[in-house]
Amino acid sequence: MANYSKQREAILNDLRSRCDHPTAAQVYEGVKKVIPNISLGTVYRNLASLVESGEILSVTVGDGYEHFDGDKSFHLHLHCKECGAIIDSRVNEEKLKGLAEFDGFKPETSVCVVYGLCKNCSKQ
Amino acid sequence: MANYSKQREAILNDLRSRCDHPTAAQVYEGVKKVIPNISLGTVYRNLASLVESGEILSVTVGDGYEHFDGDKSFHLHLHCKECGAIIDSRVNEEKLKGLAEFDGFKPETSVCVVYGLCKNCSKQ
DNA sequence: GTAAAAAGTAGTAATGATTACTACTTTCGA
DNA sequence: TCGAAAGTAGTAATCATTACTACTTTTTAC
Repeated sequence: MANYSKQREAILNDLRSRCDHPTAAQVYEGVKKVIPNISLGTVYRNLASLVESGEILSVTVGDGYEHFDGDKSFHLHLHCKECGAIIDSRVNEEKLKGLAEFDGFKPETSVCVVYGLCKNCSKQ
Repeated sequence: MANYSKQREAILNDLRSRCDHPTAAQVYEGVKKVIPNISLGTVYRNLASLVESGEILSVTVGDGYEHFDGDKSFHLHLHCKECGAIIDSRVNEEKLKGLAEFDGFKPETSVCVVYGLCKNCSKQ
């Protein structure tokens, strides 16, 4: 396997075992439980290369951090303006087809973020 | 009008007169032609408050910059991995309805980014 | 109209997420 | 088994963005 290292494997495992959308720093905290002296730079480098190779997705919601998602299936990210939560929302992929005009553009992956208020924050 | 200043107006004008998705620094360059001694901090502050008030949209594609969009109508952003271009793609809004499960979440705006290769870059 | 309060600005300094760098270690094909 | 290639830890540097301060403009109340 190319690009193998136990650090890279631990990073991918940590990300896949989560159901949230952690930042690099949060992955770092998680992986430290397995590899205590792992370097933050190693986490950043591996996350970037995992995004590059298409094994994980990068999600930016405009909160100043890059978030990562081990779930590559098509779904929306609901971002609560109030509490900052990022919630997954299933999408009917069949309905999605033919939705947009691509005109020569070759789509590979997509990340959609819907901004609003989550159930808790909107009930105030 | 609340929050009025000629700087804020010039920033909004600059953004609305563009058909691209500029960063704060690019808006700053544009507005300097009208107000030469405007401060970059002023541009950042006004862009943030225009996003906050819903007059413009913030688009993050993961290139390390925050981009701004004066067009609030629903559309996708096609982000070319190769040249970094951000291309608008019209969406059939009727088809979009009923696409996703929101479960109590109150959507306000949404920003969708599709990653891939633009026409020029995929023809290589 | 005018004066004080409120809000905004220019310019600069500070912040902090991310990236770059270097000496060292691990991986892997021959 | 060995050496090149690739990866890592730890630290320093980068740079988009934010915070701060003294000053200016806008707004409000009379």
